[in-house]
Amino acid sequence: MEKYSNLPKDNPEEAMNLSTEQKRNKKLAEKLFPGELPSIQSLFEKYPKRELPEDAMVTRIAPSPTGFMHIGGIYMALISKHFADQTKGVYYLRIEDTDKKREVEGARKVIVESLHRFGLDPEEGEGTDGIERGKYGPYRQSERKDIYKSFIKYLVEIDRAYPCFCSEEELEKTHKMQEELKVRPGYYGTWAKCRDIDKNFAGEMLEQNKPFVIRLRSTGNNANTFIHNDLIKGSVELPENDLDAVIMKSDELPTYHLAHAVDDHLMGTTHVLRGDEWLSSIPLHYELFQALNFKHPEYAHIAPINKIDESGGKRKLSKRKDPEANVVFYEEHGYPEIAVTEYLLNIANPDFEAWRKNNPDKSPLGFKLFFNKLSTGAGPIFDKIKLQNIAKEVIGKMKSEELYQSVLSWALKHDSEFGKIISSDPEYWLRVFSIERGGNKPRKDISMWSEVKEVSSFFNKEQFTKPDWSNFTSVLSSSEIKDIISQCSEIISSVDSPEEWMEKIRQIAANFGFAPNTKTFKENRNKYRGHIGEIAQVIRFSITGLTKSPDLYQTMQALGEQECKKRLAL
RNA sequence: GCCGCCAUCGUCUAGUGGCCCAGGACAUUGGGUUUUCAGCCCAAGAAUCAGGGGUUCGAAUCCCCUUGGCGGUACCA
Repeated sequence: MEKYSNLPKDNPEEAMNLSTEQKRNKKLAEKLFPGELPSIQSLFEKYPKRELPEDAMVTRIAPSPTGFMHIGGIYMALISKHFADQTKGVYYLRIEDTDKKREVEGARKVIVESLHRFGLDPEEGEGTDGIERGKYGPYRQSERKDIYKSFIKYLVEIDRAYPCFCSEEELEKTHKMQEELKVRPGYYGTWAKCRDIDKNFAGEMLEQNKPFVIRLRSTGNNANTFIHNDLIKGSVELPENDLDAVIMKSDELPTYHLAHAVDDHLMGTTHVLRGDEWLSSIPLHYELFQALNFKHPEYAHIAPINKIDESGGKRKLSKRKDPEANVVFYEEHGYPEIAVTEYLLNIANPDFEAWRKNNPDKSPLGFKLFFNKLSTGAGPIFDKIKLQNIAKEVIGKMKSEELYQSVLSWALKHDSEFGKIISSDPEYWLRVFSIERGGNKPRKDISMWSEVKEVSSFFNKEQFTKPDWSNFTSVLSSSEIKDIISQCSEIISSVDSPEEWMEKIRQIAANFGFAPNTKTFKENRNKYRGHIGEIAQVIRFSITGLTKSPDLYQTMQALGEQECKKRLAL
């Protein structure tokens, strides 16, 4: 595939055949990169073509270690993993740490652990143990410096790249001038000052240790357009690149563009899934791949997740302003990862919901994603309500043991007091969590672990205090309420069956002129003061201090006769 | 400024020239349900398909213009 016939050979005889221009380029390249570098041929040998089925996709997630894992990164990783898995390909992790200014200590750990939490562990690249797997490494760009240099050197040798000595100030000046002249800004054509500087002069500059960057020598024409076929956006007409983009910074690290071309080629990426802010870099990337003699991968430009901002406008979920942009948010609130995953899948391919309905017990990993169903639009607005609905569904389906374990491990980390309480008597709390659970119509009132304490703390016998009856509204007078409670206390027993228990409550209701069920009440509204619900509510409030609780009978059973009577006597 | 992407109920969207005076889900409202809330079941409201021009017998769907939103235009990714 790659032909490097124009690659300067070590053979001195052939070197003799080099034109003076070629010799000058080679000399400059040597000056630019004096040390030993791996040869391009050796790199191709080191990173051979992957042996995979023909339509297998090799995808990757390539975050920058900035100390923050964006939910959009998880979204991208999720989609990338799905496509690789469903085609028996490879999904890997590459750390893009070429910007030393933005790099944050410990950030790799954040990335790796976030991915792990969402079940998105890469097949290749750094794992949670800090060890790299895979044959195409290193998977950290800062450790691939020499690889990039080899290719950059090659580009200089064939005169597709050149050193640029322009200072920041000079660049700014040109930019201003271009603005004034109302011409397209950028380093191109005649604006590219260093493009045609004398190679010998460049050599002298290097000898004087002048700082420099390496730029691509673009051969494109901005007036020409070409069609890029995007897996998501479809066919897009774009102008050819004519910018002499920086491919190596003055710190000798490559820019994203060069690293993308080199890494994704060498690592055998077949499909690049990335944010759609990259779409306008396509012309540059195409040119880079072409200059390097690489076949470019397929591209899928994915719209970001948005949010409505204060002024009512739409903006990308912001790292600084929006807590929900950070994956830590979901962990702290205790949204189950699986719920977040399902929500994300749902915005990726909206027919996920129908699939979930038809496959209620399958792992979301079994859902097949399609590029043409990914939104071509401007990107969805993050919908917390929808996430919560999905979470309620997910938690509703959990078995009590799973729920208990999940709540416990969350609480131990984020609410140690509550964690201590539920871990002190696992048997009891497991019973509490099994109320209205497991049947085909489970209770669905929890959307995150942080809500559990509020709805279940009354089960904590030690801390239960007399409910505040001023918060309780009823047609019943306070003396009647007292009577109901004492009657209840007299007749209930822990050996009651649900039917017996119900019958007793009905008896109390009858004593106070309440109908035994809603239907009877509705048929004879003037005969009754209300229906049994009113009585049940009094007992519920007395027992739980809440107007909302799981099934009262089961609750009382879990609490036990003694505890119930104690509370009724308060 | 220039270049590109996008525009359907509050939200996510279905829709690729007739099946659409626009369908589903979430949310909302109302009703039902041998105990409340929740859940579940049923029902309702909710989009002049951004606006304007074409093309066509026929357009949410194709074309053009306008407007609006988003992105890019870095030695950041």
